[in-house]
Amino acid sequence: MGEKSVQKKKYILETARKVFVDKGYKNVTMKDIVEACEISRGGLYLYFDSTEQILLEVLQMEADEADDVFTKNITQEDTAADILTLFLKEQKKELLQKKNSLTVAVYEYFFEHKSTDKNNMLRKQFDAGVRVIEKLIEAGIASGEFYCEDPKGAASNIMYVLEGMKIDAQTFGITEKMVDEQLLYIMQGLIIE
Amino acid sequence: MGEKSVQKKKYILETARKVFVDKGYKNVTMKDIVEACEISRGGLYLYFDSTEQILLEVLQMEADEADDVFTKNITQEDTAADILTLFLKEQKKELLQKKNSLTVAVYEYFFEHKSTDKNNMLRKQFDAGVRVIEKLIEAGIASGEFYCEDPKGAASNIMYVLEGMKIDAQTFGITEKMVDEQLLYIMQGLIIE
Amino acid sequence: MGEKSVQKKKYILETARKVFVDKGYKNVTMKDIVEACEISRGGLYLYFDSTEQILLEVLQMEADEADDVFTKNITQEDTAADILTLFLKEQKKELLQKKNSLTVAVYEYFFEHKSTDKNNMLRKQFDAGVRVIEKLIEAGIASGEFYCEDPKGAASNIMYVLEGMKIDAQTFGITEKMVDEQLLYIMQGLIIE
Amino acid sequence: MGEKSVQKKKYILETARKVFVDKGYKNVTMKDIVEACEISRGGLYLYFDSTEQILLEVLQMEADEADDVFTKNITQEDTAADILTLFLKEQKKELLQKKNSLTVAVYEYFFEHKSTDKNNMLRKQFDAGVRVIEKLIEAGIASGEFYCEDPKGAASNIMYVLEGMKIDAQTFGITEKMVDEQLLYIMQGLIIE
DNA sequence: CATGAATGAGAGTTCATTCAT
DNA sequence: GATGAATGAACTCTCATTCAT
Repeated sequence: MGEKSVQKKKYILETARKVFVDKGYKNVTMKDIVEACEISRGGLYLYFDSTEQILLEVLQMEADEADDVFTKNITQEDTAADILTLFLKEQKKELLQKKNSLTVAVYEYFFEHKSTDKNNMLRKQFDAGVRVIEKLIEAGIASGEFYCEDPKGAASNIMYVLEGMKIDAQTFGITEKMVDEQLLYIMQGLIIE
Repeated sequence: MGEKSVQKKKYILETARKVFVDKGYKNVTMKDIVEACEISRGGLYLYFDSTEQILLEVLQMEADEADDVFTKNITQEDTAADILTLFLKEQKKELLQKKNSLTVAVYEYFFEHKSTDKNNMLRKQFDAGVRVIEKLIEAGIASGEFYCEDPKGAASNIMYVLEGMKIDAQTFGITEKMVDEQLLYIMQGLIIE
Repeated sequence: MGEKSVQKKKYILETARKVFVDKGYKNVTMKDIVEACEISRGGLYLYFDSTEQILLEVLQMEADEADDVFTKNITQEDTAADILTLFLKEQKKELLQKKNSLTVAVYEYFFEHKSTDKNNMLRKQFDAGVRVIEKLIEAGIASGEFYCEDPKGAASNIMYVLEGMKIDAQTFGITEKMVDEQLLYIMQGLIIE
Repeated sequence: MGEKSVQKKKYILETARKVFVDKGYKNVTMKDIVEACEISRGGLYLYFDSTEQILLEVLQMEADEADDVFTKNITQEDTAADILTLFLKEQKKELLQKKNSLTVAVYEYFFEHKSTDKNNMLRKQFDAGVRVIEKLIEAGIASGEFYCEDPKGAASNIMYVLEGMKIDAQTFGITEKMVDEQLLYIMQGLIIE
């Protein structure tokens, strides 16, 4: 596949991403993507065989870019509480953004492709999230910022809450106030007054 | 619509429920329900116009029956901690059951019919859950069983966690151990040792 | 068939008539008539087998009643010109009435059941109309009111014009002015100034 | 849409025309046209969305071709009476042809889409016909061929008669003799003996 | 590589007609 | 007689997928 093809594939993925953001996963047809990309029907099939494959590659692209952001954040030299706060703020931003989220598409896809496999993307993200938060809490305990008897339980709690708020945001909406209150509740459970 | 029709309608709803449990919402066609019910194509349309209507009536049926169960449980004369534990055990059972859950169908439906309206079923259930738990925590504080500075925050936390575990259960699976650990974490945050 | 059944049959025909007036022939289903009559599906089939049969009986009923009207008019003791004028006025009234006409239903039916048979209802009506007008013209000539070299041609002309105006009224509308002008044109061709 | 597609669209319209000639408008389904064209179900939808659209485009095609014929006839250098006779002969031919007429389809369509709008196709054709005939009559008067006190009335009369004969031809048949007699009646009303 | 016409499977929906009650 | 639930045929319309150019 030449350089030109790589560009076109990337173009399709970026355009398809918008379609998935708009319509979720199950509602998206190959026709939708063809039309959004303004390419020919046959043309799309040169690069992808199904909406499933397209979504998976969109998510892969997403993951690659997320790593970049992650790397940037990790270069910060803040305290554990600062980093955790920053992390939660980032999550809050994602939760509340209405117009750029693949959340629905991802859930719809994984409802159909549920797997308890270690490689399940959502599981990997969840586990990674727990590990990161756990480390932060442990660092916070070490530095005297936090008090916590069960760092892993607390980390899991935070991840479950975020997951819960994410789904609520997509099904009946969630206000900034609700998010703030819950994040405050979580931080107050950790911070030594 | 005579008595006979009422029976048949109920039969269709119960059969359709199984279909929604198996296939979620978006994957279910009128044809699927016709075949599951072993009735004629036209016959189904005598009772329902769309899979949407069928799902909504299934959920209504569900809600009516749930109210019954709820009423039964409320007659218990246990302490607040007992009742909360019972409630969480009930939730755990639901979370872990693999074969009888409308969860996926419900989420798929509400992804498409998201509304921040007070009447949104999921929102009502969430708010009701928070209220119940909050009352229990306050009762527990009053009786000296619990310690909690922010009962509403704690109640919301529990509901978000349950929601989070519910979606995780449907996308990458969740083990009994994980649920137990998290419920233990939650109870330990409340109970006065 | 008892007296009661006769009444019910008449009720169905009268109700069905309204349906045909509203929707023509091809658009009317047995269901439409059942609903308009507020009887059961099976009930309708006790009396009629098809919309075709119903329309035909409606037309028969119509014809019987029309004869009554015709008889009344024929008792007039006017001059030929008066009677012809009266006849044309009657036709004009029918042409312009928008809300009570079976015209469309009748044409739609006869498009599908065209027959050059002497018994074809439309043909009988046309021929009868020509004969009546021809007699009137001849009477007018005899009495010195009219001048006409070809009474049959003139009579046919009038009937074709009425037919033409009838169809135009149902397809692109026709104004009272247009009808009056044409009827005036016709009468002036006959009357001796 | 490429050249090839234009050809195919034309092919579909020509084939559909035959179907409308055979079955009228209301009896024609997309399936009928698909089968007549020997193309796939989906294939037809690439070009047309409904039988209505197809009929309208058939009529448009018809109108375009009719204009061509009209242009040819107008180059004649005959007298007014000759041209009028020619015109009526043309109408007669159309009236009597049994196997190639869209008349029924057109009426059926306009029964359902009656509009008194200036753009109503039938109205435009009627008005155009009246105007043409009126001009011919006036020309005939000027040249001393015709005598007529109300050229517009006479022109309308001719158009109504033609319309009337057209509908009669489709509902109970009309013989060549009947047409000839009526056309003769009309011409004799105009020509100076 | 790219196009877009073409196919055909399959879902939705309506209604004439029957039949047990 | 009368009811209305039930059936199944027929139609509409949409897409995934292929293939000649």
